[in-house]
Amino acid sequence: MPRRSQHSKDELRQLALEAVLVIAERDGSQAVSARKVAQEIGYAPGMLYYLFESIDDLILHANARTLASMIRSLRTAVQRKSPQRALLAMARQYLELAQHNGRRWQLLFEHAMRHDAPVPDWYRQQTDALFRLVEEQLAALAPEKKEKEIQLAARAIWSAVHGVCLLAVTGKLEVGGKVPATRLVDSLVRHYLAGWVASA
Amino acid sequence: MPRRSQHSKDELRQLALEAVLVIAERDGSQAVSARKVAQEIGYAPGMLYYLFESIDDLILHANARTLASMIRSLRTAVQRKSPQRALLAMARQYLELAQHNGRRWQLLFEHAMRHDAPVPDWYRQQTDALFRLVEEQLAALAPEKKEKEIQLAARAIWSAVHGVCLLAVTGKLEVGGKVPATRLVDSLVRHYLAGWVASA
DNA sequence: ACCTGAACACCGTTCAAGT
DNA sequence: ACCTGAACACCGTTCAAGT
Repeated sequence: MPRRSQHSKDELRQLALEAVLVIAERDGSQAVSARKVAQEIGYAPGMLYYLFESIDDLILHANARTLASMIRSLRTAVQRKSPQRALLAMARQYLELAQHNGRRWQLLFEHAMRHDAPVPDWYRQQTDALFRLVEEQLAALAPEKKEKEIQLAARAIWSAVHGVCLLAVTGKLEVGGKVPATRLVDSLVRHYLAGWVASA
Repeated sequence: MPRRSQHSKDELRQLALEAVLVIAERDGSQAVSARKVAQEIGYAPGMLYYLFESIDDLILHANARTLASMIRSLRTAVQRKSPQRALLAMARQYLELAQHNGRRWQLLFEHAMRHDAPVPDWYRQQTDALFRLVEEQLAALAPEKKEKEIQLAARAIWSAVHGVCLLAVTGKLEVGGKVPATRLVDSLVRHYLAGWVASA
């Protein structure tokens, strides 16, 4: 019946995205649903399909925000440090984000695995921006390496850091000794870089 | 109304677990549901709650099977190889499993992230068995290292391998060049080990 | 003891209908 | 153009009731 139009389409979109993150942080990432998002912003569930293609599309856009703020955070971690120290700082900061913003982070990587559907291009460009930050430091660290080698190493090391953060946050790494996650990240970055730089 | 009792409780449990994996492989990991599992084995949905605590408990048990077969597969990959070659072979085999049994693997790691509930002990022991395989090889590689160091390195390297496999399988690593995932795994294991062994 | 069938409180998504 | 409300086809889970 109604026709509210209090907000523009884009304002509504922003409200919905905000609501996704609020719900994820408040009630857990599993609690995010189209119906709850709609309720949170005071609209009927069907309205969301006028803003987004699907609930997956909605969550993906919300995750893009999280990703963007993560990239900003990593960028500031670099500062004017040497390449090695910058990479170490980035990895630590990534872990810090994973541990501190746990639920937002969970929404990001949980959802990434849903469906076999390929990730849309606009989203891929965001993740590529993250790899580029790593590539920059690797190139500064080893200027003699070819671009291909830099790309490969950036993907190897960052996937590795991601894996450590993932298993650490989901509590799958503790054993009797309870190794602190930051030690794992440090060990990984330090030794991989040492081996990589030394290699022909 | 009925009381069938054609199968023992344990037989029924095995049937249900089998059904979970069949559905995951046939229809995708997202398609696994209590109702579908019940239908697959020809029972009413409610019956499953007489066998398992919840759908999560059911899937966790099915995943334990996948994990066990993965561990067996990694064990055979070791053979009589040198520690370095054994670790490389294990990592490659892990990637191979991830790529070949994609949907089973997806069910395993998707589900691992659901809920904040801690993973039960009987499941943790399974994952620990995997780390122990890695620790064995690291201990053989560097007998002078302390046990603590071995444990830390095993978790670091295996989380890293896991991360590479995860992002590779979910297609988040390709860029223009399309780096083959096995190169990433190789680079990671080789360089990390080189750096680790060389470190004091 | 073993299992059903119906019920409850949820989902995502579509779409005719109202302004 | 913008949004609702109801409907459809799904969920997980519980539990009285039947044998």
